[in-house]
Amino acid sequence: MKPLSRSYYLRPTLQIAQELLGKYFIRRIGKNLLIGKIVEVEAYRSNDPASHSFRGKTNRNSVMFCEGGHLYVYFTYGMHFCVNIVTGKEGIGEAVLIRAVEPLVGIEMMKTNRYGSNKSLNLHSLNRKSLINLTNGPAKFCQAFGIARQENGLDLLESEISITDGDHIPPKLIKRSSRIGIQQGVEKKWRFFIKGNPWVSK
DNA sequence: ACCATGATCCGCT
DNA sequence: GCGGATCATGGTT
Repeated sequence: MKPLSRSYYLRPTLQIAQELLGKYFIRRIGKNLLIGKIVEVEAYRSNDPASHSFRGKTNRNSVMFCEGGHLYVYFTYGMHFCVNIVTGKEGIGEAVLIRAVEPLVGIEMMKTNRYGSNKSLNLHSLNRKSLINLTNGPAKFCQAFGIARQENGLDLLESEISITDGDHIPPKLIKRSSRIGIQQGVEKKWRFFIKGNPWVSK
């Protein structure tokens, strides 16, 4: 499968956010492969008080102002990373936060990344609850896919991380709501998710 | 002081 | 099993 093209990421952010649902987020680590189906996202736009880009470019958010198709990874709450797909032309400062994926390939490595290599713990994590807990939140997804500071600024068109076409999601299954965990911009319904998918965060 | 979170604890069905 | 409160932990403004 070929990575989505540059022009894909240069379209309106709200449109990209919805269309990313069902796409495959792919990471190669050596000869290992991790694949997750995107099931929940949020759009963050310029002139959007909830967006990291709202107060202009800083050292932390500078990648958000790159050309669309790059990864913006940020550190939050003293211990977590979250990852966004930068959208739009260079200098705009918009992005789509990946909030949850459904794990498809590389589940053993995701378990190790989330729960460690302790064998008894991994056996315990075979149950359904632990499978869902792998990637049903933005920081959980990052941990499962080993995404941290090093991945900030990676280009989805020429790095070990890419996004490809995936499953077609019937429009009836795409729902929207307010974004999670913000204080400003609550009135904007810019969270999009696949209705009924077990990996959508609560 | 705040923060685009997650894990755990506690009281209740 | 649940839902709500609390805490862990450090970078940013």
